[in-house]
Amino acid sequence: MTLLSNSMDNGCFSSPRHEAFPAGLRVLVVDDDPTWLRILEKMLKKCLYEVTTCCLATEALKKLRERKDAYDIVISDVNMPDMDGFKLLEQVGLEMDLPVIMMSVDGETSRVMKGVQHGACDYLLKPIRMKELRNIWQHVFRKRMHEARDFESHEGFEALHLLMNGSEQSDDGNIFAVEEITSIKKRKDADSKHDDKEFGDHSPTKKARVVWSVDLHQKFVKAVNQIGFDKVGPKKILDLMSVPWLTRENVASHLQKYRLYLSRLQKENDQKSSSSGIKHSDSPSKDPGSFSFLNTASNKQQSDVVIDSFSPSDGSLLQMDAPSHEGDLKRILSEPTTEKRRASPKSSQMSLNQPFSSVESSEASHAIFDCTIQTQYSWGEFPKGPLKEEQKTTVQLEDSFSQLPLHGTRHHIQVDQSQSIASINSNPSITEEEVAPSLDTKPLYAGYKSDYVSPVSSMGTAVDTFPNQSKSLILNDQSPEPIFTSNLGLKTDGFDVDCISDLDFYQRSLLLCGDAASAPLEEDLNFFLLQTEWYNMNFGQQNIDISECYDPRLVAEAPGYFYDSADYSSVDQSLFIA
DNA sequence: TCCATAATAT
DNA sequence: GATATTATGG
Repeated sequence: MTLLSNSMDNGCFSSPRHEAFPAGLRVLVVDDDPTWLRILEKMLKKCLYEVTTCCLATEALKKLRERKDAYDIVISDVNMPDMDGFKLLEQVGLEMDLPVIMMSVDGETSRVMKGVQHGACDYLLKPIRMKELRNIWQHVFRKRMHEARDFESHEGFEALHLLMNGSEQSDDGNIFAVEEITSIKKRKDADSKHDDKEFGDHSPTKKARVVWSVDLHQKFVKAVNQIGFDKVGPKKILDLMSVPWLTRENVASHLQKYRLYLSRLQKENDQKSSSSGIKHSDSPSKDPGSFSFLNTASNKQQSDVVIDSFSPSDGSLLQMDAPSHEGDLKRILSEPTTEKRRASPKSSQMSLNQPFSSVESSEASHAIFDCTIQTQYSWGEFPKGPLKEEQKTTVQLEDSFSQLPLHGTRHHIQVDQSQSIASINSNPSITEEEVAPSLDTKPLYAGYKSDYVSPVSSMGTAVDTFPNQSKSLILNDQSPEPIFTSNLGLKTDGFDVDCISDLDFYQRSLLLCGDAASAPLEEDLNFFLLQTEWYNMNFGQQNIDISECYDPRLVAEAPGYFYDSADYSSVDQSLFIA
């Protein structure tokens, strides 16, 4: 839509024609199945969007290249003969930076994740609901909005704000985009009640809360490290992170939490260290100055390793690693979540601890334990229980990453895995032994991730550090799009393949029955029925349960986290030191 | 209800 | 930017 593209591009929304807003959205639909193309086209047109269809990915790419500004958003099927949907996704992201929505009949989480990981702003399962299509403009909107923000176009925001408030998204509503806007603008204006009324109900969305996924946090930490803990500030971090949709406030909030966490850690550490005498000479946690994030020579090696294994993409960052200070590490280890309450075995996880005989210190176990229990990830915990020795610390860690097969390391892996699994299933019965087998999965992720991570090492680590934060882990990714706690982005609902198939069949049948093209009514009816059914079928499950996501297989296929987390841990350590 | 986290206010 | 407060979601 012109309005959208023009005004937004300019970062200024002079015309308050909210009514027109979503209409005219230029959508490029790619699907090798002509039937689906037709269905989608019709549906999209119903939304008043401007639709262009392609049955080949290559063709789509060609069109996009010809006129980069001709489309606002791309919806692509995952399975296509000429080119993998994910490839297309990547290309588009690379070349034209348009929001891309992936779709397929396959609702397997791993796939969805892959899509998201490759930058898809959404992943729709076929059959697709009107509602879902109707709301796709959100992605465009959000993107533009962020761009506008980048320009620091306040007017743009204002306009956006107005736009949103003015246009009562009659339909389904709202979206996080809106929310996001309001939030940016200060919710105070918008007014919470407002939110509820206007967007509230039908919108699958709740609040647009940013979920600090491991990936995101990793970026955050990297930024912090680059800047220097002492000189760090929300703005700087934000800049370095280069995550378009993130706001300074988001970062500030996170930073606050982070600092709190660190201070807490420190406090506890001090206590412990004093008693246990663990502290290392270097531990002087306090001196920010000395604490450069760059690795010291000694650390370098290690860090390199780490880097290699984990973040090939940006090894540039200093991998913060450093905290070779055993003392620190130790603390980190123990600290992670150590809050009294947490310490108490809330869940069955306890059993997990036991098995970890390897864990040297009780603290360590705690940490582990905590991690598991907590939904959140810990900032820098180091689940490597066994590594208690100072010397071992850094080196070992690194080693473990790079050389999975090491004994000491191995242990960790197992432990960690169990952790993750445990958290995933929250199955108390899981014991180390049981878990152990899961090691077999390594190969899986290793393969999967090959491009990202160098082999083996990552796996171990990954698992290791991949403590908690269940959902976030799963849902987040490197996708440029924000992930909110609300389920907006990812349509996690309904993964029931059978249902999907049926519906799919149904939808197709309907369509095929008459001349779909000339039977809008049918479609409507169709959608209607579908929607109803869909809801019944899927909505019983509500939002996907984490547990579903947490299938070990999933874990295996979720590379990012792994190494991310690994990196992470190291990063945090350094921070901690500071 | 409590807790952790993120948003928002100051 | 730091910190306090509030809100949200689990």
